[in-house]
Amino acid sequence: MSKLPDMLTIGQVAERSGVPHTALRFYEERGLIGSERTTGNQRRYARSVLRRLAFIRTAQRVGLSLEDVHAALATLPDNRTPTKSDWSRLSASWQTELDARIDALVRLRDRLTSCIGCGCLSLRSCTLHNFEDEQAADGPGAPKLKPACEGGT
Amino acid sequence: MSKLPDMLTIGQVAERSGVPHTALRFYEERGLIGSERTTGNQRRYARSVLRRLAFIRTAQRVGLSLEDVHAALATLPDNRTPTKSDWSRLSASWQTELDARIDALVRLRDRLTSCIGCGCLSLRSCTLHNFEDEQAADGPGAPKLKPACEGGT
DNA sequence: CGACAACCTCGACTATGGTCGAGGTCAAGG
DNA sequence: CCTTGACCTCGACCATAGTCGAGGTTGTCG
Repeated sequence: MSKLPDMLTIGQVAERSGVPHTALRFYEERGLIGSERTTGNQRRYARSVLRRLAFIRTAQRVGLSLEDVHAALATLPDNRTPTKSDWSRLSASWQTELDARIDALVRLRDRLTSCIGCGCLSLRSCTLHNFEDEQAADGPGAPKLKPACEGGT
Repeated sequence: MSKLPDMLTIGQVAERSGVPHTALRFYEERGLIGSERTTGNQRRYARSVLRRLAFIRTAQRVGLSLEDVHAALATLPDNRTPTKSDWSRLSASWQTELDARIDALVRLRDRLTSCIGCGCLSLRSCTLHNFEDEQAADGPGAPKLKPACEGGT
């Protein structure tokens, strides 16, 4: 029973988490995860990194950027291993985010439904295009579906 | 001669659509919109480009990539100006996309809710991370698909 | 006609989220 | 000891979705 798998190599973490080793180094560079080093300069990860990775990947699914995730992780205690309740707190904060995104999409869908009815896909008349929200600020793709279409029809 | 605003300059299109002129050229490069040229090589847009832009921007809101949009636009008739029903057909296809996204988010939220209860945010046991999709990278080693966290730790 | 705004192309650059390869090092088995 | 695979760093590169600036041309107004 020689070695407890107390610390994991990057390969082990990659395999167990499903996160490519390249991404692990990338996340470390971004300060999302940490590692210790052997005398030979190889990374060794605490098992808790798996949970952290779970958080990261799941947060990405929800649509958060790595920066957002970084900010969230920064609220974890440095001095001790995060507890379940620490994680629960963070996860709970996704709820809000998720709810908001769901809500925005639902509203978008509903507007779309009404617009299809009238075939009015027009820049000037269709409410879909006239959210007076930040047109310039809405970035590439989906990442931040802002509280988009709150201007009621 | 009162020129009818039959054809629009890039600046006019940018102003009326809210799409920056840089993006207009970018979209043209990607084949999303087209333009004619004056003898002096300046772009002139048909008014219908505004509707096309409406489609593009709205599709992006829905979360589609420009490539997706390109594919959708490719189904429009080349030989005639798209009718309302052409647009309606395309817009209707967003519904599916939107529904799918909403559904995915709702499921994610529901899983999250149950997982918060047990605090099990774990790579191996939590359904959140075993979400049906992007696991082509599934390692042969660790069986990642487990029932759910409700039964686990 | 002359000025000046608007337009043109093309390449470089931004940001995000990574991947890939070269060249070199570490660790464990035979 | 020696081989081999896993690991190291660093810089280049990919895709997406654009933006920005330089340097040159066009078009419209007075």
